[in-house]
Amino acid sequence: MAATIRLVIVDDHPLVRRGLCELFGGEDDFEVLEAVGDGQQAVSTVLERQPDVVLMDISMPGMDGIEATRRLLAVRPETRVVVLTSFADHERVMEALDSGAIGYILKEAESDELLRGVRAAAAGDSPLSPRAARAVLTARRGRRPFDELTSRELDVLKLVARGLSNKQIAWRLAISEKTVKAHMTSIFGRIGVADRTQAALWAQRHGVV
Amino acid sequence: MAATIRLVIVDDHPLVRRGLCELFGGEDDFEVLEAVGDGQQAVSTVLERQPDVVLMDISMPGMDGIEATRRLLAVRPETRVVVLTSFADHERVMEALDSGAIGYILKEAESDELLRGVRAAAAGDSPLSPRAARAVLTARRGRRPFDELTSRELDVLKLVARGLSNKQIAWRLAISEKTVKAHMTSIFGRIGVADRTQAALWAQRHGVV
DNA sequence: TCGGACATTGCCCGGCCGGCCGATGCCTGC
DNA sequence: GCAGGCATCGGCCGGCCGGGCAATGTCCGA
Repeated sequence: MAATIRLVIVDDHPLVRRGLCELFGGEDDFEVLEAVGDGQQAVSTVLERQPDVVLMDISMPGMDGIEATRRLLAVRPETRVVVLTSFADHERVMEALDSGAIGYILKEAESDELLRGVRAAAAGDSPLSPRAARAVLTARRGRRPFDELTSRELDVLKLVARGLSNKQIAWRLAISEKTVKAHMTSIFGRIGVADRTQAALWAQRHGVV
Repeated sequence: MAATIRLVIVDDHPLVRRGLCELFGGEDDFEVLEAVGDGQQAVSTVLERQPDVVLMDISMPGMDGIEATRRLLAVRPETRVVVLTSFADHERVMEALDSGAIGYILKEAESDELLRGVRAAAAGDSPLSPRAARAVLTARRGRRPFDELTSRELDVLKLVARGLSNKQIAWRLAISEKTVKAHMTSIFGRIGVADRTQAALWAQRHGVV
């Protein structure tokens, strides 16, 4: 690792950007090229500055981090994207990694964990925060352990989380209302709630948009 | 303003703490005494270090910023607490100010707005982010325009947002189920939703814990 | 090939939800 | 004092929700 690690930071909060700039700017082996505030700028900045690693926030107004990661890797696949987000986005770990992010670090992480994670990413490893890693493992391992949702159930849950009734969901997915109810019953069991309202709240808390 | 402004920072995210430390540490007229991560530490640190201003995050695990502000002002009323939070906590502006916070700044704010705000607070003025200020004004002005919730409706909504049924809410508030339903109907009209699930989601999105 | 998970649907039914009409008592501002 | 908002309740009712029991076809891994 002769050269420094060239870094681009993407986060919509000026405060977080500053924190990250200071953190990495204070290390010898890092060079912060730029810190931008949205997905659009992220893509163009990466093309322009050619960083080794991009630290990418998930939840941003406009283009979110997942979409930005997708587009960015479409035009510059060798970029190592490390997703940076809060625990509330837990359910989007998979989505982010499926978009091509190499790793995942929680915002709640301590400074040294962040540094370790980005260094690992630069070296081609996958940094995964403990809690995130656990989510990935339980989702990937074996078949579904018997919790976690099927993709169809996720479809239904997303609509519940937008306040739709069974009838509306049925119409939207072009299936019968009875099928929706069947999925609902299954969802309740899997995520451990009693009714649609609790399910909707669960979904929103876990970042199922 | 001969002396520097002595500042204590309270936020559960190490990253945000660092950002704030760097921001204020780089200014001549500020002195960052300490940056802590939860409400408990906030109270004891303030007693020990006697700051002029406390920058207080609202949403934290354990004791939240509102409760911490209350306790802190109970033991040291001359402290100027500036609440620092994200737009999602919109509905808690009033609650925070009622707890005795002198002002309110959004995390999305730019650096100079933050500096201005804390300087204003130190001088005894009330910094209010534009969006927050608007919320305060619309809540204070006139009677209730005809939206906004009554305090009893808020009680009900909070329980809905925790996934309780009408029956459970009735029991919890020691009123009849019919009354709960009456409040529900009123709530739906005021916040513009169709059913309890949408109301619960609305509540969660607007920071009604 | 066979078991098992998944997606789909039907019928039935008790219970919860939300709306409509009406009623009472309490405050508060005009 | 009187209008108007608020909180509290009742009855009634149609419709939505969620559970139980049962069935079909598909797909995939052991």
